Amino acid sequence: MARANERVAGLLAEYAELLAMTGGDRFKIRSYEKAARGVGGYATDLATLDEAAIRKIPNVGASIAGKVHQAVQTGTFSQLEELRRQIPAGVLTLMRIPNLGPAKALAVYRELGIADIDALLAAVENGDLRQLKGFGPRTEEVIRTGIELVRGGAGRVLMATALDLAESIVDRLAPLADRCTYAGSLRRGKETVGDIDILAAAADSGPLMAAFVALPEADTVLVRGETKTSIRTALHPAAALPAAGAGTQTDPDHTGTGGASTAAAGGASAAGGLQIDLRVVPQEVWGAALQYFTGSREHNVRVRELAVHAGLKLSEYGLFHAETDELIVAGTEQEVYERLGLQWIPPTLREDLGEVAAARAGELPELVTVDALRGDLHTHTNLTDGVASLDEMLAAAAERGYDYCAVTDHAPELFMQRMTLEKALAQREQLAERRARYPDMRLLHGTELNIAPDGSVDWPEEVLAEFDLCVASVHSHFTLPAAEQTRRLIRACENPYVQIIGHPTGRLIGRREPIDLDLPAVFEAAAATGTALEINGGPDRLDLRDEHIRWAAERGVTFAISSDAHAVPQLDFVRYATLTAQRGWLTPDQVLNCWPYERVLEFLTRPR
DNA sequence: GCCGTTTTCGGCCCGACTGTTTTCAGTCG
Repeated sequence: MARANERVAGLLAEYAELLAMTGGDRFKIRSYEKAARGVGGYATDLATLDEAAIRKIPNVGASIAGKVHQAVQTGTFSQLEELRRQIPAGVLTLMRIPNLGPAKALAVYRELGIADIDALLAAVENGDLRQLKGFGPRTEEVIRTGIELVRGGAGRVLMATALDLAESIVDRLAPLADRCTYAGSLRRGKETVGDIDILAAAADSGPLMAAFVALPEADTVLVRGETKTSIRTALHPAAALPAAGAGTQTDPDHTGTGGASTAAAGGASAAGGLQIDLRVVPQEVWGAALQYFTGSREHNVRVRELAVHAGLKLSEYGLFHAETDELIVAGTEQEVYERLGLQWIPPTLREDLGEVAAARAGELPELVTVDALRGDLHTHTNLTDGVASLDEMLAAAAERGYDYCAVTDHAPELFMQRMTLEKALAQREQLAERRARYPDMRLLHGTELNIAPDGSVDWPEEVLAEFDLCVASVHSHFTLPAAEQTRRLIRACENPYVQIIGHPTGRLIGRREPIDLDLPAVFEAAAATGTALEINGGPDRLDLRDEHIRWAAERGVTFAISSDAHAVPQLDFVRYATLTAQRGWLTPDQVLNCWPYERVLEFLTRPR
């Protein structure tokens, strides 16, 4: 169930953006951004806190605590409403466009009255933009391509955002139904979804439909029917945040400013204007309907083909004899697949990418699950850009039942994090002191290194050798030519102290393209050197992505499913990474952090 | 607006890059 934290964090981030546009003091702006992160990353649900307790949240002082309290009670706070009156919500959406920040967004609004992306594109096309001071031909081009990038995910929202919303709605509808769940691309674990499909089984659809259109999320009712009703959520930046009950999205590159705000209004992360369909079917056809509405279309075509060849007919109403129209099965998905001679196919595989043939041969992989994870190998603390202390992170990891946990704060070359060797060594001491407190969880001292353009990383060899674990990631120079990027990553793989490559392509869904890479070459290097590739669970990263995981797996690569958590609730990000890993057909044996500690240790310490 | 075994006031993460400039503003990481 969604916590108040994410919603309020979104309001604070939105307020920070509006302040930035209206020329507020930059330190004040930063305070609200930091407070948003503190609130979103706070482990306790705000709804259970009084104002004094709210005051204890990191980066929340007396002033913001009052606003947070008001927001928890009323859903907003007065200063935010004041600014919302001055600047239309659409202006904030302009800031989704890369390289278009608060100053330029305000300029196009004030000078040209532009308050949405369509109008901005039109202004680019007819040359209006060029009249503006500070807008030259190059800026025009940057905005044009930026709009294309944002439009690439037109109307789509991040899986985490959709999952949070879908689960929350299912929770509220379930008491009125015999069964209720979400289906569609969300159930298949796709990284973004264009709409949410909710399926319910009930004898009488009336109460369900009534409750559905009465949801506070239902801004517009698009269709109102007996079996299908569609609503659309409000087009408001703070309508929802990513991170499915798991804290606000961290800054994309652990950078402090800018990130928290883009999480609120940014890219595919907001759920504003999202269509949600509710379909109600009789309990007897639940399985057939769920199979049908889960898709994908391509998968269903393949399965129905199989049915036709067997003299059968499959629809959302059941599996029938083609000739007699006699119903064979419809109650559960298992029965439907089984009667067609197939293993039950996990939703994350239903893309017509070979799963039907595999199911027929009884050769579906035993997919990795969240329960199979024994540890997390990429986490941060407030020593760098996390919002939780070492103790809070360790306690939360232990709470999850992990057998091991690596703390991997940033390294010095990411200058704004102000990491030093002294700080790293002090943290290692602290970690050593805590070992006795966690007899059932091994504590690994790691670091997240930065891969320089030439493929080198922070710190000399003798320092690297003393870490239990080195993750190495690209945090800069995203636009090098493919040959250079490829060489850069291969060199990182070849570094004997680097055991995991973090978020290998550096993409941010809807906001930044992946770096240009010869992926097969990198995968081969990773396999040859025994360097694991990360599946980063950050909702807007999911990097590596599904199809690339499969390519890499075919080449024998080992993977790490990581949260990259910068706050306690974000440890849950492994959920999204695991769905992505399933879409890459991974089994626990291919995932480093599904292994027992002894085997992980062997992997980390073997001579290379 | 927040925060403090380097400050209860005076700092705040800050350097690089790029495009539009002619000395800088905006944006990003």
